[in-house]
Amino acid sequence: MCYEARMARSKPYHHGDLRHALVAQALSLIALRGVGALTVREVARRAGVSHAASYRHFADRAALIAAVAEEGFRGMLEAMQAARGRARTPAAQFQALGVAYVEYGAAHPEILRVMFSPEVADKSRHAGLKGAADGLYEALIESIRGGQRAGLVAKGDPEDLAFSAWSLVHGCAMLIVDGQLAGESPKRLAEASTRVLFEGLRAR
Amino acid sequence: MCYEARMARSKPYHHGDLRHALVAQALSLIALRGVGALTVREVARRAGVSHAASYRHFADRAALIAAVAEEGFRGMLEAMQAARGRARTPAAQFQALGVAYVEYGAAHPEILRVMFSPEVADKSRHAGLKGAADGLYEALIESIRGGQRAGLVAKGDPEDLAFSAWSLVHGCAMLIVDGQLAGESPKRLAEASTRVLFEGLRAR
DNA sequence: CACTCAATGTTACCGATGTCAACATAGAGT
DNA sequence: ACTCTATGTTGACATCGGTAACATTGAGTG
Repeated sequence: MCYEARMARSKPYHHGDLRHALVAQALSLIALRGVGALTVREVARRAGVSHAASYRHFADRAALIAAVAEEGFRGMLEAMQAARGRARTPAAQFQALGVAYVEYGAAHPEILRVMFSPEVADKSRHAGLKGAADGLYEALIESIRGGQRAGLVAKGDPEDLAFSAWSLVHGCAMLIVDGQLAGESPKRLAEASTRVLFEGLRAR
Repeated sequence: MCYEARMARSKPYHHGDLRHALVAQALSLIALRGVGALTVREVARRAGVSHAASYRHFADRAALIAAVAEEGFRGMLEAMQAARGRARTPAAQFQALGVAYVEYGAAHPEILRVMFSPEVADKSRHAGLKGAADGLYEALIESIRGGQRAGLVAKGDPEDLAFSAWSLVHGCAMLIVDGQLAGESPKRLAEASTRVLFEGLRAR
């Protein structure tokens, strides 16, 4: 297509902020039809751009997926912090964190899957992703430390305890997303599970 | 290739048990190079058969993956039952189940991923897979019921408690497989986590 | 202002893939 | 011996990820 024709449609040769546009389209595509449907070409199509343009911003399909996963980690961390903010007592805050994790996953199943999908399993190859994931883990450890300081959580290596906590909420979210418990309310399951967890971590 | 040439190589036109051969090749391919490397054509190639032959046994790529996942569920259940058999006290048996789950996952990371991969998330479309997955869940619930009968586990809806237990073990395995905790011994992590869980489920 | 250059898009192409349709072969039952 | 059905094979198609060569732009620089 020649320059004049393009201008006639008022479609500039340069997009302006293609990177963000691509991530946005990838996000909505994944949320809509799952990771499997995420195609470099389809994303480019939706952004109104040729398929090769993506490669100016992402090394390959995996890098694009990693960007989406990174968004997911950020969004989840935000949701968790917001939930903690709404809770009053330290104990409630602690549980709110876990429930928020599960609810976020249940609300955005495909995003959760991407966050832990094999395609981006090697997080060391995606610096941004690794940072976001580590941020979430740090928040969890910090919350365990807080619980210990408040005398709510038993003594012990905070990393070990955080790992247990993360395992539980993560597994809970994953099983719900995988439809292993169709029909149950995610919130109820999350609360039941975190209660067990809390009982296990409790200081005595 | 004509018939004579084939006979000269003593390669019969009909394979005999192609279905199993395909699953076996798929399994080893996945274990070796991950789900992403699982290609209908590559599997056929390794089984020494034309690329379209698979479609006489599997509706599509997803069905082949589902068959591998099913094997995974069966293998895991076996490993868990064996581990339970080796433990002496009811409490040890209970923990052994969970540790076996995590260890199986850590030992066969790619298989574990397939078992819960998005490609076969909709288990209702793969009857065999669903059966195998449900079998595992049933075993967990049964073990909770056993714990309750033995007075080891607190009263309450066994399904809820089993869900918590499964969540923890599942999350634990997934996080390990995703390299979220590089360098740690899976067994130690599993034991630490299941201890917390057990504390949480315990009858008081 | 004219010129250059780096960033960003585009088109054209490659090999590989999933899937289907049409054809070939083998073995089991009549 | 003949036929039928299950099982493999070949060949084709659209699509995909990825690369190379070319095009367009806007931001400096003289």
